[in-house]
Amino acid sequence: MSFRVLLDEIRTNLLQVTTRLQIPEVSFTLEPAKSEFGDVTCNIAFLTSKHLKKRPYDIAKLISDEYQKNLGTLVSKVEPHQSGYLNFYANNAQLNRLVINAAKDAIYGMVDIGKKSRVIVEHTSVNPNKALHIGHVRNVVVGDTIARILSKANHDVVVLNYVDDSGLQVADIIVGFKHLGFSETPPDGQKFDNYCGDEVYVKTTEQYAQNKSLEEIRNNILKELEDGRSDIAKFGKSVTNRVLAEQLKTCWRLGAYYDCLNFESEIVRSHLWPDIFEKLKKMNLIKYESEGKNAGCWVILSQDEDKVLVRSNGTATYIAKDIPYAAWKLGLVDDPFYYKKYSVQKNNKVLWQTTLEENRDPKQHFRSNVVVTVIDSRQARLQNIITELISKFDSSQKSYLHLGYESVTLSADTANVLGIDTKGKNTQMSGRKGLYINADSVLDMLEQKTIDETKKRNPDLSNESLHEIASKVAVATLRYEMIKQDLDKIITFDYSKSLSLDGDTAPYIQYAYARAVRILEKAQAKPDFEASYELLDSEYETNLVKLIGRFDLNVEDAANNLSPKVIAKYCHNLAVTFNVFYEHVKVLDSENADTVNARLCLVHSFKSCLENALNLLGIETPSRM
RNA sequence: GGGCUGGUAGCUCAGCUUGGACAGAGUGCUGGACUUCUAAUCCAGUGGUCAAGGGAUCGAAGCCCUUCUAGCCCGCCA
Repeated sequence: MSFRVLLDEIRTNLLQVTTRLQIPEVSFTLEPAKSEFGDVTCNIAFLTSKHLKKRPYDIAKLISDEYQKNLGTLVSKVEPHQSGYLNFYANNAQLNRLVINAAKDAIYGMVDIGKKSRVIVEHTSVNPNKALHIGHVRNVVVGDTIARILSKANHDVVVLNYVDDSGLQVADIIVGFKHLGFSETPPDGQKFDNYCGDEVYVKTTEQYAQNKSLEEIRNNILKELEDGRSDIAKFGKSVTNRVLAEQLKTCWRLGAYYDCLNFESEIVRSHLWPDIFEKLKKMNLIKYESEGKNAGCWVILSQDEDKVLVRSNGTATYIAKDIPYAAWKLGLVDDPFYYKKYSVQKNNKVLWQTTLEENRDPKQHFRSNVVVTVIDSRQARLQNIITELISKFDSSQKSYLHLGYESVTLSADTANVLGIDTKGKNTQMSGRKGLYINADSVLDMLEQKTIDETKKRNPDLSNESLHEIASKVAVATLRYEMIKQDLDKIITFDYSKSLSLDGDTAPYIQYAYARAVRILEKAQAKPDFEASYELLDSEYETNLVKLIGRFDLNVEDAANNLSPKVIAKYCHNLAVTFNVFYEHVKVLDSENADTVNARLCLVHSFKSCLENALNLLGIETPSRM
């Protein structure tokens, strides 16, 4: 129960009023108002103005006079505004009680959009030949946040991570290990994924320019990888598994968790592709080209340019691996996989992996009618082709959705630090060239910065507490930077600007939380929720209550639009409103015991609501910092 | 050449889906507030022909069209 109750009450009463006044039915909107215009605002007068041949203000006046006769329980005043809006003022005491009591509950903010229906969210899907850089982090964080938001909207969410362990990039590092003499053990202390990406991959790809014979070696390795039985394939599997294990450490450090790892090598080796291939032929969705530039190839018939699916030498292209996977996710083909436990994650969820070998672990069901795939928007064209093909392949309720996002680039200054002169322009990162910022290194820097700051304010804290706080703040800062803006905005990473802890950042929000915790700690008694809520009557208090009350409206918005930033903005807004309250209202020094208690209730509900909302962003809440 | 996405304050961005009340934050800059529930904070000031032009509308940052501009994508690579 929340602000929504107020909206519902007004809608019901307004409908009665308009019926009585014989105002035609129109689909008016009721929405939270800016504070100087009451609490809820309605545009009905604009919509009916033409039909009634009256000025909007006169209609608003008419309606408000009628509404005023019977205000209901949650409204204290209705007013027409000169502009034509109809403004409603809440009965604060009633609303305070309602919101503050609701917000302390853990399920607060839940909205039932999903009705428990399943949604697959696939994200991360980093090639297992390198460590995560900050571009990958955007994918992980967007995907993980979307998964959390959809769960809050009562979807049954399954999170998949696709491991492309049979691609060219893996072949590259095998060339490095087997033909260029790179040691299989990284130098002391270096993570294996860093070593593979920074050393083996970068230096091996450098060699191709000078040594053309290496490319042929690589192509042979690629073929052996796809076959799966060779020694090279086994070696590849062991290397990619080692890289994957290290990548997952970074993902878990970021607070992202998964349900299942899907390996491309297994999709390739299953019968999925030949099955789909035959079906596509029968349905005339693909075509064999006997002449032209694609002679000898099977191509996808698309509104766009035709896309080669099977090369003239009979091998499948990249997109031909994605189609069976998409079909598998949507349950359009029989499931050829067995499942085994990969590990139990920090959040106590089991992480499964696919396997083609029969085993004793129970069969899992990780498929769904709705699939959201998080991939950067550079791949939009290919993803559209897949979406189009799937919709022709199965015209039922299946929905394959590409959630795209813009890339993370480096500022000119930061590129300079890495030794590249970009002439003052931002630049795309490149794994191949070694031009990227490692994710763990950013977290390490943020942790160090946080430790320095926290020590200044809390000299008495133990080392252990300091590190725990630093970890929470560092992860939060990076995650927040990755989702606070829209998905279609390029993020420019800059060492000095992106590591800030002031202003519109996660630490600002976490700091508000810590302040609330301290008030509750220092209070003489726990809040008693049978409180005198009418005492919370300053704008600092009522503004905070009303914002807390809007949590579920924001969850709904974020879930419907797959927009994580909505929740980020909400959390920031909540923190701002609390900080203003904090500076102007002294909770523990209030005039009398009843006021202290009422305010403690508010602080408690704020804390609970913020924790709840931050949880959707994968941001944890330190009680001191 | 074709396709996708962006262009709002010096800088980074909200607002656009669902048109309506003086276009909002952060940051920067100028000044102010810690013997007080943590100043990672707060308060005040500064700063905008909403890229340009046209159109439909009583009304446009928002909708439609055109243009300019920036980025990305257009391989029998993945």
